[in-house]
Amino acid sequence: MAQPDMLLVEDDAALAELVTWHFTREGYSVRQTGNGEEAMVMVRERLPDIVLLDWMVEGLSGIEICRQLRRAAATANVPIIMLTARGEEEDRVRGLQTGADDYVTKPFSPRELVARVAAVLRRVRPALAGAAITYADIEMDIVGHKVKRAGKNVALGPTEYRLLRHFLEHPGRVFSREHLLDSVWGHDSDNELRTVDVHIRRLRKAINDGGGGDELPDIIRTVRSAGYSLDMDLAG
Amino acid sequence: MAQPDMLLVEDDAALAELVTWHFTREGYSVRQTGNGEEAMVMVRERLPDIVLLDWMVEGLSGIEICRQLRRAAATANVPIIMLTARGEEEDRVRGLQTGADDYVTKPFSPRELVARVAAVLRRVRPALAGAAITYADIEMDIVGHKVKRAGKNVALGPTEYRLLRHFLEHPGRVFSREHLLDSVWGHDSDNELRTVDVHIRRLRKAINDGGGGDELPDIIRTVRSAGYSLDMDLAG
DNA sequence: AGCGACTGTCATCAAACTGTCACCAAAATG
DNA sequence: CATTTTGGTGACAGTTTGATGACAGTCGCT
Repeated sequence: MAQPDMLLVEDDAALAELVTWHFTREGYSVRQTGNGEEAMVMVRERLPDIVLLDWMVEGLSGIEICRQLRRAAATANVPIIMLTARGEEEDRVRGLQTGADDYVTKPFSPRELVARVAAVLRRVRPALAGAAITYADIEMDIVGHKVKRAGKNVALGPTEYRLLRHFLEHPGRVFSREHLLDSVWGHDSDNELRTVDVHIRRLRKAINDGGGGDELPDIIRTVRSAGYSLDMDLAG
Repeated sequence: MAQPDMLLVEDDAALAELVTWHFTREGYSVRQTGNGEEAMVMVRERLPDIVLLDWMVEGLSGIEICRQLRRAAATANVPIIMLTARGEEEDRVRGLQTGADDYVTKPFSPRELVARVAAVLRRVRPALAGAAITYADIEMDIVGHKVKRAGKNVALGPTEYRLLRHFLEHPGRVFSREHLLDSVWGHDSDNELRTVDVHIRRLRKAINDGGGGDELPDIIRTVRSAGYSLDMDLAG
């Protein structure tokens, strides 16, 4: 999930556009509405990774949306950030008690809002905020020890995992077998150089197999007489 | 842990007393210091459940304390709320990026601060705020010490309960046996690593058995050579 | 003391993972 | 084109790792 999915519930069109622009630029996918009931529909359509919620919207009030989201098991863990007018302390307290994860006071600077959202995401879904490494259509969730290719989970053995991680941390770079033995197996490893080949094969097999016998493009490039590299560029 | 343990780092004596008074009244146990280095010592003495951190304190600056806490594995997950003077937006953004969980702008109302702290605790350590924790079809009622899977009550021994609770507080994350022994059994435990396996099995048996011999999907994932995690995502 | 629930450790079994080889295919080399 | 070099592949035996069932010790309660 390289692109966090944000739902923005805000009826001030100008503000909504500003916020949308900023988060789109940050790599978020943003859906927006100014109506509370519509917001609930959109949540059901697709579960957002985070909800920005204006306190005063038509249809359902912010507090009501918040409560409904928290009540349903499916949406209970979706982080919510409230947007409140300045000084409405009552509302803020009530909002936090209702289950909002954070609030931001208008007027806010876009930069601050972005930092806030990132902070909440980092906490709730580390994979969405830096604890994950991404390259092309590969995604590695470090804390969860999980790997996805084109959205599908990929099962890797420990060594293949470490190998892929090494590549992901230096994408595009070519590594010799010696170097890989050193950094993936450990400085004291006295394995055959060809052992690397075998694990490269295993990694390829695991990561290029798209489920039903399909073949995804090979993302590991063999550089003759030099080594291997992670590379999505097929021609070239 | 009915009584959350708070560390207050604030050098304005009057303010410190005010805050202490309020949180004590709310049932917190509050330790206080006005010096940054002393704060680090106090953290090491006993791990607080939450840190309130004035941005400007003697000894070590707030940002430095924050960074040091985040760096050490033992303290990386302790929630931190910064107290900043009004309008220092730069600092706030920087603070959030450094890893603070939230900030409150002076002057603040005690009531708001209490709500903020409660919100952060609810998020990071739901157990301390009395709420229930939910993940997939598992439900843990902290105050009632009860667990449900798919709506049905599940009987757990004390250790299995703590183990599951730890997983629920960090869903999706992989924990090594060492880490689990540390955080579920206690820092001073000198048990065999394999003890964890056994309790994982007991937890699995209890939680995957759907009553009449039915088998619910295993929600605990074994990650070879790494540890275990709570994970509902079977295919992907 | 007796009972029952809970714990920690072991020995054993099964499965997953690893490293090496021999052999084949492809690419360079002359 | 023949030869040499380099990488791909399938098989295999050894090793590591996790799952499991059994068992004895501990604790709290009656």
